[in-house]
Amino acid sequence: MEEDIILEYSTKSQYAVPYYEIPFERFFQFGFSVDCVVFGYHDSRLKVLLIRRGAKPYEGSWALPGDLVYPNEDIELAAKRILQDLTGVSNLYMEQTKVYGNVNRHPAGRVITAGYYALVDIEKHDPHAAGWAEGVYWVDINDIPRPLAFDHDNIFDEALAILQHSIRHKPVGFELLPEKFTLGELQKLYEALLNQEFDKANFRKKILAMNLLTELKEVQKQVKHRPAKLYSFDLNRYKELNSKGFSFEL
Amino acid sequence: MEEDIILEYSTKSQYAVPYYEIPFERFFQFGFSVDCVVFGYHDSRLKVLLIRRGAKPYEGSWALPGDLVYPNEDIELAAKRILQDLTGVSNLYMEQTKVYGNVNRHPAGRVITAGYYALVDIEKHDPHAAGWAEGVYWVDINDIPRPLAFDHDNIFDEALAILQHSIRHKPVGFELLPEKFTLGELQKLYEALLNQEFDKANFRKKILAMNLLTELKEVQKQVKHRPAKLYSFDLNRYKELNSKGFSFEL
DNA sequence: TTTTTTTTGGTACAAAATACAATAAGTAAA
DNA sequence: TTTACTTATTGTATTTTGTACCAAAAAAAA
Repeated sequence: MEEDIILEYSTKSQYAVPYYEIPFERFFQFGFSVDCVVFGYHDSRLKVLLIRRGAKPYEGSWALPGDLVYPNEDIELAAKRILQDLTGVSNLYMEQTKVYGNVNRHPAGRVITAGYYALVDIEKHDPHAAGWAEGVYWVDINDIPRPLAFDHDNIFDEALAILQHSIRHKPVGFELLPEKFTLGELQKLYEALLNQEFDKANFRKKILAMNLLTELKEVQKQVKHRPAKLYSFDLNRYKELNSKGFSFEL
Repeated sequence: MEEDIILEYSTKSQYAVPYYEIPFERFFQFGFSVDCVVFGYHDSRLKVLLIRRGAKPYEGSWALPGDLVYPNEDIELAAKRILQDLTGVSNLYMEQTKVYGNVNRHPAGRVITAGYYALVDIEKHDPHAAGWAEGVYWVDINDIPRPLAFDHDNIFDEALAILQHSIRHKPVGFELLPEKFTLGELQKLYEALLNQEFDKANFRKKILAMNLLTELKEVQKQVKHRPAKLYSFDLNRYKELNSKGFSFEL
């Protein structure tokens, strides 16, 4: 092992004490929660699940669904539990966004929260699944009733930005669509999420060139024009290509 | 506001209770810490700051520098405090990576930790600044003495992956270099971080085409060949371009 | 059969990425 | 002073990729 430069122990900081020398009760006073930004897509519109709070603090306010983590619960599992209660689906695509830990972000005490974003095919999950408070609603992301409770405006904004970044660099868009979809539907999804138009012919070429879609033997039904072919996303092919250095781009 | 689909309140989950109805002492038992992955670059090598723990748990083990967050301390500030104690520099480039919250990740209790990565110009900071435990060392990232304490192997690996991603999409590489640098030095930095070679002429063209570097009137000194021009990174120009839709790409 | 709409395949051009050759500017040794 | 050597810098030719746009094909409905 190489050890080029040694920083000597010479701190004057009041904090430079090993953990174990400080009495536990002084530090183990944090609450920890998880807040979920659940995105869904329907009818060319990106939506997010919001709840209406039925209890203090912020009674009556709109908020992101979230909950305190139990002392014996992994935070990843807490996020899954919340999503399951909310949507009835247990294996959603889900990813951490950021941690929010300002001292005064929660009026009831020191609560640090981890943001998660999740992607749902709105058609697929059970709409009668569950919820907190007075109800759970799909809200168009352009019509969010601000301000949301706590620092949820901030948590939402950053989650959306992260989603918009992810969608260009990882094949996560498919999580928002049904199993079988047309290239036109995929394009509309991208246009809705990125607020940007694409050339139809070129979008199709780019996507197909990646070789991640399986062309099905089926076509659209009940449309009053030439029906489009249906495709499905091949996750295994993606994993294989990805391990060989391929990277998904827009 | 649009409210397409309403999820009715019908949960059977034992957890679906508003925060304020649950006794505080049951939930406010978490400790929260910050662990820093401090990257430095020297002599074409990427290094990371590790400490050697002088106390239990994991006494004698190598670990990432980190500390518990104080109940009245913002986590962002806690990270800054640790970096300041460690390097003597107060305004390092710093960014959150992820949160780690497995139930058993810390033997002393339920401690959730936020990972941060920071970038340092090794030449610039004061090597006698501070430290915990038995000492602080710059370690080549290819020679990390595994396993590190706690889940620090994991935290480090993910921080490195995030750095490798950031360096391609954001102009953070300059944080690892001195104020004034040559294009050759910049290229070597990229090659070291990404484990990949670049064509010298094309790398230069790509970087210069972005228009983010200021060509200085100075050249390299004390080299035994034709000295290269020195450049500096123009942060303001980047901000300006960025606000106009420009995005940095490798 | 015709109209309408959307899919699908193709082409022509511009821009960017890449490979590689040539020249310039310095040091160091003969 | 010359020559060899090393690295910086410029230039050019080629390939690849991105973009704009056109038109045929397919299906449904009138």
